[in-house]
Order: sequence, then structure tokens, then C-alpha cells
Amino acid sequence: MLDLEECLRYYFGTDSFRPGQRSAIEAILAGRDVLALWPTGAGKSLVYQMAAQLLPYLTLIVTPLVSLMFDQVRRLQAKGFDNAACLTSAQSREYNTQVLEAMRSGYLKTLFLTPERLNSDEFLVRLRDTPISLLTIDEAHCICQWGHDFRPEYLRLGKAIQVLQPRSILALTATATPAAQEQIACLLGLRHPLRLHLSLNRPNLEYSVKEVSRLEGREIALQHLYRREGLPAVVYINQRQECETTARYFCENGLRAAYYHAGMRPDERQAVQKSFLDDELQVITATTAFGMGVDKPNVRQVIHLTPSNSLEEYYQESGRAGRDGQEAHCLLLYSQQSFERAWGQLDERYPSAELLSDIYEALFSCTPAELRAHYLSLSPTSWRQTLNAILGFEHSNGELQPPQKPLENVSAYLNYLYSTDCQRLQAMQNYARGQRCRRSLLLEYFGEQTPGFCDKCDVCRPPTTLQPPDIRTRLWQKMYSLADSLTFRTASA
DNA sequence: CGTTTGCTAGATATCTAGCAAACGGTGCCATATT
Repeated sequence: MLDLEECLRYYFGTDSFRPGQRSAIEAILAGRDVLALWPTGAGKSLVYQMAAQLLPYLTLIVTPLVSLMFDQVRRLQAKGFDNAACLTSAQSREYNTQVLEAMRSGYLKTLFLTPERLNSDEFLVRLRDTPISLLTIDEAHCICQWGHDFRPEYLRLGKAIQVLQPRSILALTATATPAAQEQIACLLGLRHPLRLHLSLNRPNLEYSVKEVSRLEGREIALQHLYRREGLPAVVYINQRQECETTARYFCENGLRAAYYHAGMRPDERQAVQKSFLDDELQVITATTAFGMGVDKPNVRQVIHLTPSNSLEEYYQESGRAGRDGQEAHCLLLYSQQSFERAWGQLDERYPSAELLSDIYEALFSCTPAELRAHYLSLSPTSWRQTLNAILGFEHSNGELQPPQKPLENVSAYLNYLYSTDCQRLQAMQNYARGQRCRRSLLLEYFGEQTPGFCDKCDVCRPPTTLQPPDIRTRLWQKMYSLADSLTFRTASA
């Protein structure tokens, strides 16, 4: 019988497991599937890292981002594991071939890859004769969050699993409602998985919400940034342009701020992220592009200047505060119009019944590529979602491929997606406008039981009224900015 | 959804008023082009 504590010491130099880790590893070693719902920082990665070393064959880890893979491989190698690698398009073909060779020879124990690569025929053929001990899906909520429109390969993971026949499957996430957990289990084909749920509560986070008029939002955000222990901070906004102007506004008011979104060049993005991580920047204004895999421990505040589209996203984004366990604040600023706009945008994502039936009919005589030009009113994402719904997730853009399913089924599927989107946005709105304890509402959304109060949110403990942006505040900001420019000069001199 | 931006037409060569249109964000990978 394996002494797991002994192995833990041997491989990782730690003496004891954190809650859930031992059960997860034991289950995997016994060949069971595991669905783990663990909060940030609970030690998810140790589970597959250690299992990989103990299992006889290969461990595959499906990861949404290339940067996450590089990160993980680097960490493993730093710990002395040289039998870990990843496959990405960022590496040369030659290098990837070498990785595949190392995998076939049995030397490689841990291989990171994306869902796109896992599903590629080339890869599946190459792996046909390679036994797989464990398939891990990291950030498994991506299946529900991205699978239907943005990255459909997430919905096809189940097919790849049927081909690869891993001995066990481990799905890891920190954000899945009970319904999403079912969807994950079903799509991956988990067989009576061991469900390991840890509380998603983050006791050191304080939650609050304020309704503001559209224009005063950034001013209130600025006041909160100048609060004691308010920096460094992340400010989330749902538009690239707004990120840029807001970052400028913060700079003009004496803060070291920069913006971050997916429209920037990769090197710019990296530079901004790095200087934020290195505490050169105090504030980063960002779209949802920022955050996944960013492990900055000392973020003291996450402010949303626009609501997220779901509580899942809100929990993830706000949860980037206080990873060091120290006190941190999650603030949602919303205006009346911001939700109205969000509802409008939600509607725009889905074609009308009429438009859907037009597209459906046209696909009997046109290829999707030919058709696209006629339906430019649909955004690229909506177009992809619609096509996926009509033609299935494996259609090719180039060939004529008439719909197989009846229109009613397609429309029912899209209606289902639409209604779940509505429920998600409604939950976000209930969080913002509700008068219930914020923490309880969040945790109950993810299926947890709560006492209904927490003594650490604006509902349970109303804040002392904040000063209006008066002359004193402005003077205070000026002093800060002066002090900062002085320290800067001293530092560079 | 309501706000913002861009266009056009009108009185005068730059500005305004009025109206219509637009209005999102997340990333893989492969292939073609510098």
C-alpha cells in the first residue's frame, strides 16, 4: 500500500495534504472519476501533479490558455520534474514532434494541451496506442461558459474521451452551479464521479454594491482606489475603449494605471501584466481578457464599473482580490442603464425566429462561408453559435453541408441557451439590486448552504456614508499624486 | 435598453442642428503574407 504522505514529502516537500487532496488522489489511483469544485488557492494542481507521478501511464491536462500551460510546465520543472511538457502552436513543429515522441516512448508523464489540439484528428490518431492513466480538465466551467459559442471544442471533449479511453477523468473548477456541474459530468461522460466540494467562501473578501449614475461611476471608483489599503486594484469594464479612457482618467488623477484588453498586441499585454504583477502599476483597467491564470496575491480591491453577464463571471473576477488571504474588497458599481444595455446585448446575440429559419433554409443550397456575407447583422460569435446549432459542432465552413436536424430542434436548443443566458444575467441583477447578504446570495447560487448573513458585506453591515467628491477629496488626491511623483524621481535618480 | 457617434444639410468655407445608425467581451490553431 502506497503511503501518500510519504510520496507528498518525497515529491513536493510538504508534510500534509490540504482538505480534499488526499481523497481526490486516492480516488484517481483507484481508477475513479472525480469532479472537484474547489475555490481559488485550494491546491487543485497538486492533485494531478502528484497523481501523474504515481500513475503508470500518461496524464493529460486540458487547459484553456497557452500561458497557463507554460506556467504549469515551468513550475513543475522548477520542482525538478523534467517529465512534463506541453503542446501548443507557440512552439515549433519540430519541438512538438519531439514532445509526441517522448510521450510515445513513455518518458513523459504529464502533458498539457488545449481542447482544440486534443480534438484534432492528427493528435487522436497519434495517441491511439498510448495508454492514458488520467485525463484532467482544468477550469472545467469553460465547457458551459465557452462551449456553446466561443470555443466549441469544449463541447466535443466527450468525443475525444471516448476515443482515448482514459482510466480516470478529473474535472476541476471553482465556479459551477449545480446545473453546470451536471452538464460537465454529462458532457465528459463521467462515471459515478466522486464529487468533492469545498466551500467557495472567501472569508477575507468584503462585498459591496452601489448604484451610481452613469457618469459618476468612475469618480466613485477613484474614491475607492484612494481608500486606505485600496491598492493595487483591478477595475473591470466591459468595453475596450472604456478601459482605455478610464485608465487615462485614473492617471490624470494621480494613479499609476494602465489598461488591458484583447485588442492590444501580445507584447503590450504582457508588458502591462508584468508591471502590474511587479507593483509598478497600481491599477489595471481591464476587460474580461484579464485574469485567468494571473496569480497576483496582493490585489486589495476589484471594482466592477459594469456588471458581469453572470454571477459565475462575477465570482471569478472579483475573486482575484485577496489571494494572499489578507483583507480585500470587491465592489460592484452599476447604473440603471448598464443592466438595460446588458439585456439589449443579450437579445442581439440570438437571431430572431425569422432570421434563423432564413439561414436554415439557405444552408441547403449555400456553404456557410457564402452565406456569411448576407447575415452581417449577427456578430461573429452569434454567427458561430447559430451555425453550430444548425450544423453541429463539427461542420466545416467550406463545404456544402445541409442541416440534418429539424428546424424545431435547432430552435429549441437556441431557446434553451437564450433562457440560460437570461437566468444568468437575472442572477447578476438580483445580486446587484437585492437586499440580501451578498455573500450568502453568491454562495447559494453555487449550491451552498449559508446562514443568510456574513457581517462582512454592505447589506449585513452598511458602510458609513462615503464622502461626496468634494474639494477635500480632490486636494487629497493631489497630495497623493505629488507624493508619488516625488518617490518616482527619487527612485530613478 | 438609452446613449453616443457619425453623417448630412444648411448657412457660409467652419460651425451647428437634427437625425439615423450603431452598440461587446473572452482564444485556440492553421495558413498565407511580409
